[in-house]
Amino acid sequence: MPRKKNDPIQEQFILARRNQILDAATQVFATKGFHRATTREVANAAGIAEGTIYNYFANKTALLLGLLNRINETELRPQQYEQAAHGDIRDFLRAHVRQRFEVLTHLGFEVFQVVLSEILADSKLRALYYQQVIEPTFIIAEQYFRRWAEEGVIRLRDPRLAVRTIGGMTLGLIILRIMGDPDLEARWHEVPDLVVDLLLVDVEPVGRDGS
Amino acid sequence: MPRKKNDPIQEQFILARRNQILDAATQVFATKGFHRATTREVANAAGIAEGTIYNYFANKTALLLGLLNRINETELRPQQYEQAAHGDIRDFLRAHVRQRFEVLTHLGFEVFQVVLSEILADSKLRALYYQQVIEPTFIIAEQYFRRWAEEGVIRLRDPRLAVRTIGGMTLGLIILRIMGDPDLEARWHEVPDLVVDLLLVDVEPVGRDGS
Amino acid sequence: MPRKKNDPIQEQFILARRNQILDAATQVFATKGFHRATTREVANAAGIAEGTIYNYFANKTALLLGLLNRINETELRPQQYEQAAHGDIRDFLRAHVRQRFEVLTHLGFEVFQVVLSEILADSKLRALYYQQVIEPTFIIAEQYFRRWAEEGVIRLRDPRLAVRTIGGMTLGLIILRIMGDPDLEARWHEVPDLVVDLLLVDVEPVGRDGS
Amino acid sequence: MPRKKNDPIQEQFILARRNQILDAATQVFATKGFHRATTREVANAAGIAEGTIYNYFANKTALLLGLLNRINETELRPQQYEQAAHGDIRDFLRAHVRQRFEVLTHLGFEVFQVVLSEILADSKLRALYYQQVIEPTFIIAEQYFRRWAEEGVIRLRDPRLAVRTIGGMTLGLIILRIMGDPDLEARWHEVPDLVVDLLLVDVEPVGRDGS
DNA sequence: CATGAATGAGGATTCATTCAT
DNA sequence: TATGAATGAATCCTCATTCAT
Repeated sequence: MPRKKNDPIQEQFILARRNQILDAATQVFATKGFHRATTREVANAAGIAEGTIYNYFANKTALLLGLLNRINETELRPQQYEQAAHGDIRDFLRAHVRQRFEVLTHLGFEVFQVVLSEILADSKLRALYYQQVIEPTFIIAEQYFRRWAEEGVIRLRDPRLAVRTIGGMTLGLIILRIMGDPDLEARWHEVPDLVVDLLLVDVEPVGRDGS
Repeated sequence: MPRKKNDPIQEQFILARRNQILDAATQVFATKGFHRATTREVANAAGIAEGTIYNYFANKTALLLGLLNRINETELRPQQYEQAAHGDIRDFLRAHVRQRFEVLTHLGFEVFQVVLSEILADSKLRALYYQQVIEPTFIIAEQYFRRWAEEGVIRLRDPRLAVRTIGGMTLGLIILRIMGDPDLEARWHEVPDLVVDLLLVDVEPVGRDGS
Repeated sequence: MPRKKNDPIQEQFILARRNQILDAATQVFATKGFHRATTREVANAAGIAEGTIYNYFANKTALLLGLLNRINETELRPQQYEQAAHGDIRDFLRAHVRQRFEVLTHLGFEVFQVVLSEILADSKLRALYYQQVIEPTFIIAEQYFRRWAEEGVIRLRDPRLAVRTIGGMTLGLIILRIMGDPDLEARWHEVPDLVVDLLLVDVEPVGRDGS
Repeated sequence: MPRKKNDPIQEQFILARRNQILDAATQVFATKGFHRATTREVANAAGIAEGTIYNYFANKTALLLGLLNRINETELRPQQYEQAAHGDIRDFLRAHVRQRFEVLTHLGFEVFQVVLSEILADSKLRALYYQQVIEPTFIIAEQYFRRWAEEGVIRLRDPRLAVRTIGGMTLGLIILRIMGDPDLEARWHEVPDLVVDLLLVDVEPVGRDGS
């Protein structure tokens, strides 16, 4: 592990190397699965020696945690919900969900494939992911839903389950796409709006059929 | 492998033994993950010797395929859609989806957890599962949606994506529950109706706001 | 193991079953090698159940010893050397060696292939085979050679090595044939006389070019 | 497997390690037989870890092929037959055969014991050995015999079978010695000349008793 | 005696991890 | 820091052998 502290150039280098390894790990894990993939394959894919991995990660599992952290950082990047009150809520949500999907596309489905697989296999990782990613997202989303409901923008019956339904739908669609569904692959750009439409029907925006 | 052919009692015995092993495998795999679990642990859980497993399954992977087949058999059991025309479509669908969820509960979430995890990790298994379970289900569902649309029972915009959205939602909710979401666990009995409601909003039953 | 003692019909049956198993073992062992062959394969080849083998042989190794005993019985069947003195020694030896080769052909090369292979691999079996088959043969042959020499039929320089040379030649030719040499296979019937000719040259029959 | 290419020192090291392992394998296989010997025993005998074997050989069978290749290299090393024309053919052949026997002694009987045993057990290895070692040797020997016959040095009846007889004799004597024959062991140094004498009798050098 | 399912010891092989260079 | 050879624990699987039916 690097020792010189606070050398910004060193830091940059280390970070770059870590990312280089994580990129390689993502590809290899996505292709062969975490357990079937060997550290040698990851090293080869990264163009480095096997031992070098251990200068940047404590062990193989740490590679997985590294991927999970990448998702964390990207997913939980604070969003600007402030403008929610202004303008049409449907437009706002469309923009918001589209952005999330773009982030997803940017990260690559492979990362999710790899992380989800291990999450389902490992109860500790499962708990970790739920606490670090899922739950915070749900809490934030719930807050906004409640606020909108209080502000009378939407009529909301059950924010708890609503949020989980939306989240589940997103998650499920991602998995179906990972599984190779050709329709979802071809029309993936339509999916965000589809989700929002269903979402808004569910939450029944006030005034839709009102007046 | 047992050889005496066409002895129905023998067949029953073999089937029972196979199920005994698959039950044990489900528990062990769900707890430790497929790869971290050892055949010895499965044997211990089943109360048999390690070698006995190999009298009934070719290898460890075959255990996984055995679990997948169990899902196949249960999931693809032909349903009685015939009554669809009669009575209220909402009631029919509610009953249908509820039944599917009961089947799921009966199979146990562990099976899905195990199978899904490996499906995400193994591209061959992924293709197999998609072709054997997902696609057939989608095709059947699409047919019914189209028929209902033709019969004027519902107004349907996009059966392809609609079916995938519903399927994805179901899948995603299952995964969120597997991940330990306490709300979904506590109110799992409400979920089927929730799904149907969203589903029916999407497909817009004719005459909902009509008259 | 059979218990009724001295029942000749039983004995015959037991013997037949043993031979049935040994025949199967010979074929299977010759094809796959002793260690690679499984008792299940032997049982299948013999058309019996795996367990039945153990009613007639203590274990897998005993099958090998059974094959070795078969060779013993056939090889060491007392020969009629008595006529040696009378008639031409070359004719006598030709007849004798031809008979040995016929015995060999009758037993089948497979048996030798199997037994020799294990003999080379296992020092205990090696010693056993040497003491039970090779050495007695050599001793008998030596005796005859010496007697012939004393009787003035042949002029013999070194009976010890001569006998070993002849024996080695026979053994080596068998092995070359087992290895699939096409010439030896095609002209195997010429081989006995060839051996005898070399043999007689070596021992230099008195009067060959004498007087 | 070591990868740095074209580093001659590295190459030497790798070769040395391979030989170290093959030497250990020879001893262990000769003592317990190929199948009864474990890779652990080979590793212990070589003074390395079990896994290290697999850095140099693909699997246990590859160790055997390594031994066979050693024989190949030594056996097929081009010999200097050129001097054949000059000098006495008997002297030349004596020198030649003696040299072959010395090579054999140098390689060690154990290697032959091990390789021959498996050759007899495995039809693929058998074919390989015949094609790579036996047949080439026979072809070369035949060529020399024919040339000598044409040059009138010897009178040759049947080069094909003659060569096989000589080869078989050599092979058989080796096996008898491996089997522990005390006479052959004690007088092994006499054996080459013995073989040559028989050989030359068979091919009947022109002018032996001629004129 | 015949059967063949159950057994479990044994062994080849893999691969994450270490560490001397 | 980078390397990659060495390590050896861990595990899937085979198969000779047993024994209840």
